[in-house]
Formats: sequence, structure tokens, C-alpha cells
Amino acid sequence: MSSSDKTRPRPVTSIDVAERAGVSQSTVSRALSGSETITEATRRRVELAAEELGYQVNARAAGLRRGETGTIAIVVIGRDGQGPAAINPFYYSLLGSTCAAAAERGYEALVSFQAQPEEFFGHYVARRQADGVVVIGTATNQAAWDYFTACAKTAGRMAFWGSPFDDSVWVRSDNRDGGRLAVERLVQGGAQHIVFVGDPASSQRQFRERYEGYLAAMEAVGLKAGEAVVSSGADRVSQGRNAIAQLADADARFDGLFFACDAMALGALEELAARGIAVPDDVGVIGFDGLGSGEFSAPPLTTVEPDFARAGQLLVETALASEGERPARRVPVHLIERASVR
Amino acid sequence: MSSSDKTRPRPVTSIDVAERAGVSQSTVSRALSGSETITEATRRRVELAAEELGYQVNARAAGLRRGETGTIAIVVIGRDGQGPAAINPFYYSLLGSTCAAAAERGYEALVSFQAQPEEFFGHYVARRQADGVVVIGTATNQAAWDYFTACAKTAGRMAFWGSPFDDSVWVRSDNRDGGRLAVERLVQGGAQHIVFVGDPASSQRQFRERYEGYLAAMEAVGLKAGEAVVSSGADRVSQGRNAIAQLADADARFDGLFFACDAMALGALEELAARGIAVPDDVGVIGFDGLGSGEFSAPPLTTVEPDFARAGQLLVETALASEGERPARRVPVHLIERASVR
DNA sequence: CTGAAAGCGCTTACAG
DNA sequence: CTGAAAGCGCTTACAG
Repeated sequence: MSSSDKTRPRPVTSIDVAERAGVSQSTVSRALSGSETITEATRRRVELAAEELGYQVNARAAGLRRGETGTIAIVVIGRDGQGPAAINPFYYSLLGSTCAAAAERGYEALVSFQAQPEEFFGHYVARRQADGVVVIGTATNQAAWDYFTACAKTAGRMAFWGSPFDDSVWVRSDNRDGGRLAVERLVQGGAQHIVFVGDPASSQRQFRERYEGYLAAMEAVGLKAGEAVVSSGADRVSQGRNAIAQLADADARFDGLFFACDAMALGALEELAARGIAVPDDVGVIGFDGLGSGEFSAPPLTTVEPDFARAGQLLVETALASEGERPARRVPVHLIERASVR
Repeated sequence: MSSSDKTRPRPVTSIDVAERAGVSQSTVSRALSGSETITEATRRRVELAAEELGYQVNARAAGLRRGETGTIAIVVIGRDGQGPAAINPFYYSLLGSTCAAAAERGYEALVSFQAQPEEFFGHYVARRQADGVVVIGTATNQAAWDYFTACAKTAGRMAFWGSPFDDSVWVRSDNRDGGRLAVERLVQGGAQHIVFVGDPASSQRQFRERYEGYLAAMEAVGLKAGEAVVSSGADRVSQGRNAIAQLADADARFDGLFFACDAMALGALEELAARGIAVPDDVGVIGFDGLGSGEFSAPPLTTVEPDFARAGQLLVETALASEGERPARRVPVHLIERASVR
């Protein structure tokens, strides 16, 4: 009685299947792994036995023998001291598409959220838990990026989204093209005085690229570009809010606003409304990231979105690439029209 | 040359460490796993050798021997035919806190997104890839839930959030309490004619519980409860929009609206604005889920939010519980005050 | 086409 | 306290 309580049912092994099918263990292995060198009849017999016994091959044992893990590790970096609730939804979308991309290539995804130094861990490949690791998440957690960048040096097989280091193996949006898209759309909506909001010196390296895209596009359309507006704030949303306050207080002239990310744009939309500045009539607004929240803002936020599916694929490909290989690293972007530009 | 191209560096094993430290493999194992029965000096020597060689224990081999995986599988069910981009952000939050809860208990999280029947897979425990599995995601994918419910019958060690089956091993919000919170807050804001929007017969079983909470609370405060408003639509957002249209077209009288989920409330907010019905002045609105998008809607959406951290913990605990155990299954909820109620 | 045997890299009784 | 040996459940040369 007490013994039936604590004993889990012994898992069925390939030996059990072999016995039932009246073949050897090797044959079971071959039959179930789809080896060519097996009679159709034998295969059928084995499959039947496996089915009857509810047998599933022990992935760990198989992997150990084969030397591959069939797994990719995905670590999502959070802000120090904050839980997964504080993760920017952008990274959740990216996580989702990276998992999907892994599955597409037949890999499992081992996911972890890491925010504090005590919990940093990146040696999945050395520990043979994964064949590669992709790191995504906030660029603001300096300690985390230092850690993972060091990991990459010794371990290899890592791919980054949002790394503050230009020399690491990153995958990024085509940010310059995004800048162009935004500026052209704003101009088309009638804007002449277009301001870029975001810190080009941010640890989020992509911000600078977006600013450069803005610069190039402004020049191309013959408009005068301005300095980037840099505002402070605990998070992106309040940075966006503060940027508007800053602009208004300085009596700056603007009829188009391009934000380095949607979270800032969303904060800005609030502040704009609070100050009675009409969007899109007084000013056109475009963000970057394609956040779902922008669908419900007032007005809904027009934004530049990276191709998430492609981003996931590139991240996985890069993490799995062997020494010499270097897959594409730029993810195409497109404009999502909502209602914050005329 | 070509050989150096293809050979990955041979991973260092515990035998290498043993050799370097001048001890046996057993001793390495004991030293590194924190066994009591080891001299401090020996342990130090082994640790040093391991460090110098960059050794990490092969998790797969260790797990195979130990018989545990140290992993929990998390499957996120999506709408049939749609990718991870279409996942309700609520489930991303839940995914995040479930991963965090797993990590807290020292488990890794193996995550997969499953939407189409061809990709359904739940035998992680049988395959020895995980010690338990938690399933979350849309209740609308009937085929998926049928599949996983069947899995649970044979496999055990599964925990569900959002299952359309009342008899499965689920974890849910304290929905009745949520209903009470919403009604009381609406009443406090001056509402008298409070309508519940959502289908009590929905595959999302929690909707019915929220309706029941509404019913009980209405009675408790001495107000007349109405039938639930059920509207059609491809997704929750349009269902919310349509509910308002329905209500307005029927000239219904209402000054308080309680939605079965935030996505519906968000759609409703749009439709309300389009019809010139002022929130919160003409009508108070409360949703359910704590979606981040509600922070940016006009007005920001007051909502009932489950304790995500607790939800993750309960899900993990339940998936890991052995035969007889039955951990708590109700997650407490609280009201997030934003601005859609006076 | 199939089987017997070795071995993937650990951990854990079993001795000493 | 430490070592030699067995074994976790597979897969894959190696024979036949």
C-alpha cells in the first residue's frame, strides 16, 4: 500500500518494446528513428508494440548518446530587481517568435528570465543543455550584458538581440530603413518640423541607428533635421512623457514626432493629450516596435514594426551557426498604419 | 585544416577534472554536487581543477543517472492557424511568471507554442524531458484542449490554466471575488445599472465564474442583475465592440459595464468613444486580466488582475505534485485602479 | 536486414 | 573519506 503510494510507474524502455515485438533493442531504435535499413514489416511490428506500451523514447538518453541536445536556450534579460511583469511586451513577442522559429527547425526551447546577477547563467552549451543560446531583453541591464558578452567570448554559439555591444553577434532591425519609413510617412502627412525623440547614445544601440535613419531621410527629403531629444525617466514611458514636457516648455516648434520606441511614444501620447495638443492634427506621431498596446491608445499609434517571424529565425540560425558561418543579421521592418499620422 | 573546421572542441568531462585534480571520477562528482562526505581540501582541489578546465557538469548525463529532469514543460496554446503574434498578452505574462516560479523551485522551463493539431505534443514526462507540464493559452482551441485533456488522463503531472474542462486539474483566478470587486467599485462610482458582458457558456470557464460573482455581488448590494450580454466576433476585441453596438441599438440602459476580459473591454472603449458615450462620466467600465494595454487606452482601463506570481507558483506546484496531493487552485485577484470608473 | 556489444557522461550503492 | 564498478536508456559501429 505505502509502496504503491510512492512508486511512480516504471517508465517503459526500448527493451520492453523489443521484448514485446520479439526483436533486439537495436532494431527498436532503428525502427522508431526512421532508419532506412529496416523491413517495413519489422517496423510495423515495433511501432505497434511501442504504441501498445505507450512507449516514448527517452530524449535524454538518446541525446546523450547522439551528442546533440536538440534544444536552444533563450534567455530574456529583465531590469535588475524586477520580475517578468516588468518585461517590455516587445520582448514577449520576440520570445514567442523565437520559440516558433526553434520549433520550425525541430528544436526545443529552454527559456529563462534573468534579471539579477545571482541568477545570471549562460553556459547551457557547456552543460550540454542546449546547442546554442539566444539572448534578448532590455539593454539597460548593464551587468547582465557584461556577463553574457563574456560568456559569448568563451562559449560561442550565442546570438543577441538588443546587445549594447556593437561587436557581439547580434541580430537587429533594419533601423535605418525604419527611420526612413517614419520620416517619409510623416512628411506625406504634411509634417515639416520633424523631431526625433530618443537617446542616440543609449545602451540600446538600435536607437542610434534609428536616429541615423532619421537624419539620412530628412536630408533626402530636403528637411532640416534637429538634435535628438533626450529626456530622463525611470522607464521608457515616462521618458516619452518627459520629452513632450521638455519640448513644450522650450516652446519648440514641431509637427512630427518620431520616437525611438513605442513605449516612449505611448507616454508621449498621454502628455500630448494632457496639454491639449491634437494628434494627428497638430502633430503626427510614429513609434517603433509594433507594440500591441498601440492599438488601443488615443489615437492608435502608427509604428514601425520588425518582421518578428524573421527575427526569430535569424536569432535561432545565428545561435546555431558553426564557427565560420555568419547568417544575415538585419531584420526587415514595415510600417503599421494606425491613426497617429494624418 | 579541414579537420579543425569540423571538430568542435571536445567538451571537458568529469574524467578530465578527476585527472587534473588527481582524484577519482566519483570524488569529482561528490565534490561538485556538494556532498557532505568530502574533505574541504579535496573539494577545493576539485573545484579549482574544474574552474581551470572550464568544466560544467553535463546536465543530460547527470539527469539520466539521477532519474529526474529538473525541467518543467510549459505549453502555450494559440488559436488554430495563428502564430505567436496572435497570443493574448495575458498569456505572455502568465508564461513569464510561470517560468519565474519554475526557476524559484530550481527547475528549467521548456516552452512551446502549439496551435495546430499536427504540432500538438504533451508527452514530455513520458519522454523524460520534463517532470511535469503546465498548459496555458486560449480556451477557444477546442482540438488542443481535447488533446491535452486526453494526455492528462494517461500521463498525469499536468496543470491547466484556462481549460474548458471543469474536471481537469486546473488553476484559476478567484473569479467570483473578482466579480464582487468589480461590482462594488462600480457601485461606489455611482452606477446602478450594471451590465455584465461575456458569455457564461464560453469555453473559457472562468467567464461563467465571473458572471456568478457579478450576480452574487449585485444581489448583495441590492441591485437588479441582468442577463449577460453575449456578442459575436472573431476575437475578444471585436466581441467587445459588438457588445456595445448591441446594447446601444437595443437602447439598453446602463451606467456600469463589467467585462469578462480586458480585450473585450478595450474593444468596447473604442466603440463607446465612437458613439460619444463618455467613460467614466456616462458609464463606468471595468475589465478583467490586468492587461498592460489598458494603461494606454482612453481612458486607462480599471481592471481586476490575478496575482501573476502566485498563479505561476500554483501552476508549477500543481504540475509537480505527486498522485495524491492537490495544491491550492485559486489565485487571489485585486483591483487595479486606473481611470475608467469615477 | 538484424543482433551483441560498447559507450555517451554522469551518480551511487558497495567496499575499504 | 575515497575508489572501482555498475548502470541510467539510448544509438551506432561492427559483425554476420
